[in-house]
Amino acid sequence: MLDMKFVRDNLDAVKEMLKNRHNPLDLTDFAELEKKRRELLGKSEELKNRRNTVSKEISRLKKAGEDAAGLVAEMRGVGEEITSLDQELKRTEDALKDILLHIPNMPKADVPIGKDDTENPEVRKWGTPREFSFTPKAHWEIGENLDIFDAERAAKVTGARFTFYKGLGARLERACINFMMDLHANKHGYTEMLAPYIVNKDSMIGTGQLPKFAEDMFKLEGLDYYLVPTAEVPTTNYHREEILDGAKLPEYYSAYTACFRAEAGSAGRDTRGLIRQHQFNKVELIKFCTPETSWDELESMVDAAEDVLRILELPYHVVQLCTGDMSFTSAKTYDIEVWFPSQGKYREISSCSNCTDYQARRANIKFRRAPKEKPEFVHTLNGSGLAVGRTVAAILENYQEEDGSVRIPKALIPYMGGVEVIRKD
RNA sequence: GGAGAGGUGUCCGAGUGGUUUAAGGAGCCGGUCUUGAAAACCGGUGAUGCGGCGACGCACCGUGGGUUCGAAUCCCACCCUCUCCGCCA
Repeated sequence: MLDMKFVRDNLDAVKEMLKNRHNPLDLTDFAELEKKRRELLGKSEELKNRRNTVSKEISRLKKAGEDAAGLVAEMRGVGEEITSLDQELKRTEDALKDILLHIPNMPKADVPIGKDDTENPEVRKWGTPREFSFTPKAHWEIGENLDIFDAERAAKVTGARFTFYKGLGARLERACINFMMDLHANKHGYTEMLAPYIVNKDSMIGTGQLPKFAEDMFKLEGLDYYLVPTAEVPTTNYHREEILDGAKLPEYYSAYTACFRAEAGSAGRDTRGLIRQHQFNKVELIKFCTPETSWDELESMVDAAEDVLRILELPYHVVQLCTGDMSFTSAKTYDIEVWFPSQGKYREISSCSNCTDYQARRANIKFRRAPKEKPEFVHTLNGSGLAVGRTVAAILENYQEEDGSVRIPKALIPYMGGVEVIRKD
């Protein structure tokens, strides 16, 4: 959420930002509501001041055995007026809050303006896509041949966009999770977390999934509980409504969770394979830091995510998202895209964002530089380190052999119990 | 799921309608004393948000409503924690 005063004082810049993000939100009423809020608040507080003063006077009179009926009668009217002002004030504040919750974060000044993912500039490239002496197969085809995935039975058991992993396929997914968690904990300094897969509404508002993206979430019937779409939600909300010790920042957390997304509006896209599932595994990186360090922290977070691909020797490139493609809460985002030989292109496998103070303001997460100092909002960052299903898919495609077998990347062999190749038995 | 207890400032904890601008204690800061420290004593010390250029004002005792001239205190609903019982991985 943006600061209300910031929006008031920079209304044109905010409107310009909405245009650059291709967000149709209408801010016509904002200025008027904001002014109305202050007027109502001023009037209400003035009356409350009078009520407080007179109430003390009534107390004094009654103790002295004197008559206070006149004042009591007068205050009854004042009380009614306060009630009516406060109701109007609440309606106004609710309307303002609703607008604020629908305004996305301000992109950093250097974020390129563009309409969609076709306008994301490439930042750097690592590795060279392998030359195949045969036509590389898609990962779902490899997986079916090796009998390590079963989408058909998953469709029976649940529905579309779910998968069973089987045998060494399941083992490979788990190996990737463990490898990533170990790497981030041991090499990159992240504190490992195992978080709830279900969160409440306040958490979903805190990180920006609600109220705007309700249709993308799975909600538990009859409860204000939601399945997490990413570990960013429970892990960032871990510190909701807290004032952190500035001396302990930055704080790094890594969390593996299954992630659940309704994928409303993506019908027909990536219907086969592991790319787009209603349930998928992801290792997420989260940082809480001071405002002056967050841009550097973003760079080192991306590097930690890239490190996974470098060690797995999977070719990738990094793109910076333009204004039209950037997520709601982000001020600056890098996507890491890994090479998929069957598609002949790079596909997203990680998204790393600096949300600056946007989530911190929604979730009320602050820090104090030193005792007695005024609390300030932290900056929050999140990034995939990495999407696990897509990593498995990329391994299958990049490490496939002509005979249908798949070699296991060196770093994963210990996590596979020594298995070096998955082949049809 | 059933029964009970409870949620008050950094912490413990008192407070059942009106100087509560929340008692008392711990902690913390300063001082006296001391070679130094401890102890003792004296003094100081709640936090956060909102409005205002500011003096200042308003709000905040789990959350949201209500009663009242006035609510930490009374009423209603909800949330959370703990204990016991039941069930259970």
